[in-house]
Amino acid sequence: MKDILFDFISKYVSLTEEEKNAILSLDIFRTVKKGTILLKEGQKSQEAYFVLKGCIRKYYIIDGEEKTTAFYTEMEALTPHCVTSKTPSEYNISCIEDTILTVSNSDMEVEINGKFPKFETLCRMLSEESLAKQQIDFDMFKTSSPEQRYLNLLHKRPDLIQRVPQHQLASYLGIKPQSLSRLRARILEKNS
Amino acid sequence: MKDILFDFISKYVSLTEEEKNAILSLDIFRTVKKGTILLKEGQKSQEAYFVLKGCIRKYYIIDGEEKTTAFYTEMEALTPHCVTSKTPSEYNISCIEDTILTVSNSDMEVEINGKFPKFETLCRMLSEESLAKQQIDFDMFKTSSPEQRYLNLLHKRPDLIQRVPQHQLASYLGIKPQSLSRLRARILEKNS
DNA sequence: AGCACTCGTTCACTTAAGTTAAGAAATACG
DNA sequence: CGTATTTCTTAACTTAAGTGAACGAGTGCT
Repeated sequence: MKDILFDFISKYVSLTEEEKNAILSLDIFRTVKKGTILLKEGQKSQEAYFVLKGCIRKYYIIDGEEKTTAFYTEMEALTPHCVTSKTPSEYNISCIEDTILTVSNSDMEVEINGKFPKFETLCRMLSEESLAKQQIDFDMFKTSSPEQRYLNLLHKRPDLIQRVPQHQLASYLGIKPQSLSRLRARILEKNS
Repeated sequence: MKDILFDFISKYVSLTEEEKNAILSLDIFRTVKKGTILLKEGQKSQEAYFVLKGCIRKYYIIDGEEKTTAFYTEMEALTPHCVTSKTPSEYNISCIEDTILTVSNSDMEVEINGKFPKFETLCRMLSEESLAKQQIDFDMFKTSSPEQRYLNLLHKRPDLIQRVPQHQLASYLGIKPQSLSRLRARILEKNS
């Protein structure tokens, strides 16, 4: 478990044994069951997550309907907006599978960033990297149709299509479940 | 000009005179005319931008058509994807208005981050902040219709609707210029 | 085993966006 | 100043997504 984390970190900065121990002493690993809700709308939270194994999902409830806007799988990090803004959360986070993740809170980060400047570099790099990734994703989304988005997802994250229920995928693609069904039928039609 | 920059930075970290001079010595301010192209598709670049006054726009050319995916106005920063990925740029950046901006390159950042850890903190904070903002924007985009997106933009960034040509706004909203025209007519209809 | 519930699909119908084309208005430029 | 070009709007038609409803398959629970 810790090896997965340290292997990942080693891609960005190299940690000494002392630094590794500092992280381990924080006791950040947690195992959660499928269906667990990590964060509820309206709640305040200081927790940031990093998925080691499994999948968590971010969703809003708008007019009584669940709108899923993101999935986080292996090696993906999520700092909910409410952590930085210190306001109640606008959305929910739940586990779609049994999941192993790290949970850190802002105090811990401030403390460890103070002690080891290397962590600040790590945070900056991770945050810059996800920002860049996020921007490309957003651009792709804006410039393509639902059908192209689906095909693109099929290409880029085929695992998601297997592990996630259709109606959650649909809102992730910005459409209704019925439209996703239809769209898939349309694609099959074409390729025959 | 430099005051605008330092006022902005002071919201995040407080700089000593020495640090301010270190920044000024880099000679990063630049004034560019409307229409200037800062970055072209296919080009490699190490330059990051921060808009002090004016407006720049990011756009792709897909099937011969311009697709505008972002606008950056006063106090907004843009590090093009190609800078971090070190690959040729997928998109173009041009100035919609006469613009004053700072231009920094990665070497300068590495150098100054090394000398003054405070800059690393600043970069981390700015990057975390835009990531958070970006995520909320993306969520809003996914969960709303073109009409809602337009109304939302009218509410959140009314200035953009004034300063930006309609056809650029249209692709920013993920639709065609004709649809934006129609959609606006529809809204006027309703409110009468 | 039986029941309720969720999930995915299909259908008929409505609504809105894409497409193609044309023309008016604004702007750029020699 | 007049012409070319770009920008915006409108219209008719096509295509695809939204809506509401129904159905069967699968799931969980008792």
